[in-house]
Amino acid sequence: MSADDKVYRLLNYKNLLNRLKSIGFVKVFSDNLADTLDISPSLVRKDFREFGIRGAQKGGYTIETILIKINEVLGINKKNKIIIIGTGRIGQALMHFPGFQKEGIIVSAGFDTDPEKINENQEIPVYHIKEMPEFVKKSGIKLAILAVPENAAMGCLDMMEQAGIKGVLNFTSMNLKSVILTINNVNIGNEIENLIFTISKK
Amino acid sequence: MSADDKVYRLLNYKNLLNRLKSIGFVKVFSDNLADTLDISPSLVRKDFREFGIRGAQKGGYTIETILIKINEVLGINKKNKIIIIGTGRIGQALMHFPGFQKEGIIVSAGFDTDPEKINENQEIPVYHIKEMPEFVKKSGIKLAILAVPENAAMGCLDMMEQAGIKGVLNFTSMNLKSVILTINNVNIGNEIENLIFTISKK
DNA sequence: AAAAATATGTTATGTTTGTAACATAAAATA
DNA sequence: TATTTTATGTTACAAACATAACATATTTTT
Repeated sequence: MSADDKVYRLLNYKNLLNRLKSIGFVKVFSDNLADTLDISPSLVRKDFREFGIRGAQKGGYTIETILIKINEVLGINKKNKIIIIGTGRIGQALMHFPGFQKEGIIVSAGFDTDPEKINENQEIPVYHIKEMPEFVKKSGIKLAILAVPENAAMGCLDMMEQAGIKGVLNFTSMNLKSVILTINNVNIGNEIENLIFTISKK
Repeated sequence: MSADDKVYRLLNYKNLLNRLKSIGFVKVFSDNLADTLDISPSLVRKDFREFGIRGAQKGGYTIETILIKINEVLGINKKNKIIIIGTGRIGQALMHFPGFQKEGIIVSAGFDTDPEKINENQEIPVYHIKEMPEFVKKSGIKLAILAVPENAAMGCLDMMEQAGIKGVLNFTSMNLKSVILTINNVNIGNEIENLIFTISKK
């Protein structure tokens, strides 16, 4: 959790700058960003310098310039298609997550084993999981969100590796690991427990 | 993201050890944990030593001993009640999140502004948001999950601060910050984008 | 019973990372 | 036009952190 701390910081810059832009701001100072994001101004400047973003010695940085550069660095200009494996409550919620559209992320399909959940005739179709590998190859899918019950997680991971998926966002409480594909674990239970620990310490 | 990296590591130990215990394991070596969690064996030993967990010079560590100590350190032996603010798709999913029960986390109520969502006669009642402060005080709630639309986030934060909430798990795409209460931001969009960046780099 | 093997306990090291501080340049002001 | 102010650009520093390596102790083997 250290090499991509910087990536998260960039994403925070991006989100904040988009917000500032949308309310009409054009320029921004390192102090503004630092205050809001709880980091030091020097770190902001250092980050920007690393990506060749230069500001005016007194006038701060131009928001649009930073945004273009950050998107360039992150390489998130093109659309990205994802699938969602497991269409329970969490899976369903993520299928309609409002934040995705905004970032050019398109949920192409859901997959499940439960016949009740399967329905090919809706905005985002839900297929049986056994059709996943073919769908992935046909549609060139590289990303999946895993939202199945804990005991199904490992099996799904195997399937995804076989199917040629490159990256998985794992909402399962299993801490998954793979040498073939990249996994990003989001453990909601851990997040709550971490919070409990933090407030109990105070 | 460095002071509580250790807390997350402890939680990972805990989850893994509970799993090992449930399949009948009694002892564990630092190597086992290190391999699965992608860290070095020395770090595992160092962590354990810090909490006074001692193993046998050849026989490894006793799982039960570690678990007792970790729970002691984390202070998560008692039940914790939480509320969920915003009962849209994400909020609903979290109300029934299976991982909570297991960890002694009880969802006491949901809150919303939409009259359609409000229903006091169900397993987990959903009240109007304006009743939140009183409910919090009456029930001694310290924790909240925030799952409202982005534009409502700030207003809710104010309310929670006033009501005496101590910790918030924020699923909004707004990066929230407060000097009064502790906030843990979970930005799903950022998690996906970070994943996209990682796989595009390879 | 002695020796070898193995896993813990501990220390030292190197790297990473964020911040503080300073130098620089541009703009505003007098 | 000279001076002052202000925010960037850059360097040096300090702290945190994980790993490697080594020392120690216990068990197993011969």
